[in-house]
Amino acid sequence: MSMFTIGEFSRIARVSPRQLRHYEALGFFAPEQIDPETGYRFYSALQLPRLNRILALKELGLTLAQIQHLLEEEISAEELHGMLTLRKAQIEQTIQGEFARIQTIEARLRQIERHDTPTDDVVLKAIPAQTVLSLRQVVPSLEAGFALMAQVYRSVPRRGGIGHFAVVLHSDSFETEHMDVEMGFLLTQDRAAPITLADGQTMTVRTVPAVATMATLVCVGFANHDAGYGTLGTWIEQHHWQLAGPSWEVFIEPFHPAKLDEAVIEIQIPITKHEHVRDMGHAPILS
Amino acid sequence: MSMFTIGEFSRIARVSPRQLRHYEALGFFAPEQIDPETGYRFYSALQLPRLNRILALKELGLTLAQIQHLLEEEISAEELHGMLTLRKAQIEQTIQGEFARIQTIEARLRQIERHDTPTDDVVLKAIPAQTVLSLRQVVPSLEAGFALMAQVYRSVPRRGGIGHFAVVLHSDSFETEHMDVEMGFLLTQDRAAPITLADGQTMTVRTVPAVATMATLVCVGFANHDAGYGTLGTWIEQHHWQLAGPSWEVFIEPFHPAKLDEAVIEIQIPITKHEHVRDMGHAPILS
DNA sequence: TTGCTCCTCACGTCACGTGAGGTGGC
DNA sequence: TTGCTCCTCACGTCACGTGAGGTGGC
Repeated sequence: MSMFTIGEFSRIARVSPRQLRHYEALGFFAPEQIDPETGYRFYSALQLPRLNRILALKELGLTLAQIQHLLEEEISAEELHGMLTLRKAQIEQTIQGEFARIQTIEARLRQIERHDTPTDDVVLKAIPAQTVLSLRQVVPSLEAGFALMAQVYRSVPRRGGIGHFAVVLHSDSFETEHMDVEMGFLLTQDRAAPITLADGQTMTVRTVPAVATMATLVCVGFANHDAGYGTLGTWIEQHHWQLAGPSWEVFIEPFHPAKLDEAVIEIQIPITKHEHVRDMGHAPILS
Repeated sequence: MSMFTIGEFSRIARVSPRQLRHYEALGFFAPEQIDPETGYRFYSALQLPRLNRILALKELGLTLAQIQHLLEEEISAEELHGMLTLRKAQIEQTIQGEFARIQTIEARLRQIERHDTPTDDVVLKAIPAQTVLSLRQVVPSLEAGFALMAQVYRSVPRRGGIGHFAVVLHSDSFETEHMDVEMGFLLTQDRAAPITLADGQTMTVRTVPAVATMATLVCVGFANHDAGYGTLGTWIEQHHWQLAGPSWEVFIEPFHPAKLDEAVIEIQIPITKHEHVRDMGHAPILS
């Protein structure tokens, strides 16, 4: 039985010498002999099947720790089945993510090609469930809406637990008459009581469910607010998402009715992917 | 203009405080103010658009170094287009790889479910171009093949540059009569001259082109050689690859005609994916 | 003597997560 | 006084790649 130096063996197995030393350091693939004088490692051809087994498992995307476990513990078929099923699910996740990324990139490429203004600052976020102290009403006009905002804003004492001022547009955002709006404050603590306004209307506390995906955009100045909706709408269309609920306007910079041009507003629009597998619309990936 | 501490700002932007400090350390996103006494960082709402731009670029899969470059150098549209096109190609590559991995995993899962013997040690390798000193002949029977192997083996002096003994099966591997075989030695240096055997036949030097994908398997003992082909054939079929050329047998453990049961042989079969996009055969990934 | 291969550290990768140990205002 | 938030190091992640500095046989 002839022996190979680490260089020869690495050329036969097509792995790097460093890799062989690494697996040895981790303790699951050592040379058959080590010269006590020089420290030279010697491997035999009979070690190839084990090394290949390791490489095959690595190809499945298992970590070296998992492989080590698997080699040492003589794992049961079910356990292996479980590990692989898990890995498969993980990979499917990543593939989904990569597809989404490709779509975003393609949308950006098309933008550049058409010399459109970039939509650099649209960001997807997951919003957890939150509680709000709010009032919901149908307002006849934009002016009436502003008046209500000012009234609500004045009526709530700035105490602990009161967070950002926010408006929810329950009717289509391009409606400007008879808008169904909700307005109030995000709560940072759960302990808040209803508040009755001067005209007798009552702001109540409710929990808003989490939203998995929101397309968000920050606008500086209330005047840029419409442009913000435009940008978000274009972005959503170009990336093949669909609207999935009422949009939010969160006033990051404390809302003040007299200083609307200093407002900093984050617009949040819930979106979702279509239900069916779509034509990805790009050159064949698997050719 | 109100300011936010790192905690408040991180909650608004939905990033971690550590992340904000990290971007500051890298030099492309600093707080608007730092308290010289306490070192406390203060951010303003007007910094959100820049941060969101960074997050959006990160979503495209750009590295922070690229993003920094992009933010500082006021990059041209073409350059950005180039970067994104490159990224897109990279992502398509990864997706292909992930699909292949899923197929491998699914094949293994089916094996486990059917309690088949595992094919743990089949490994895919890319083989670069190599030169061989070899003789090609149609042999009438297996016995004649062995005799030829022994003759060739004896006729070549073990000098520098002479590597492993190898056999190439040019006819279908399940033929046992009138096999078209090539045999000889892999060369580790290019300087080798033709050799004429005792019976007048000549071994010539030729260059074997590189093979992108070989399915390989190491067999111990010539007797296990047929089982090896079986395993490889099953593997290739289960993973939906196709044969793409003559298979090789490389004798890792120096070939000796009298000690065939001590032989260690790597079988290599060139394979390729089908030309068309296939039905991936698993549950819808994009749902 | 020059090359080649081998050896053992040990740092670098990438974008942060996660303590450790300490401070300042309600 | 206890909590909470902030601060600054500094190690860990994952699987090696890549020198640095030194040795031994043709």
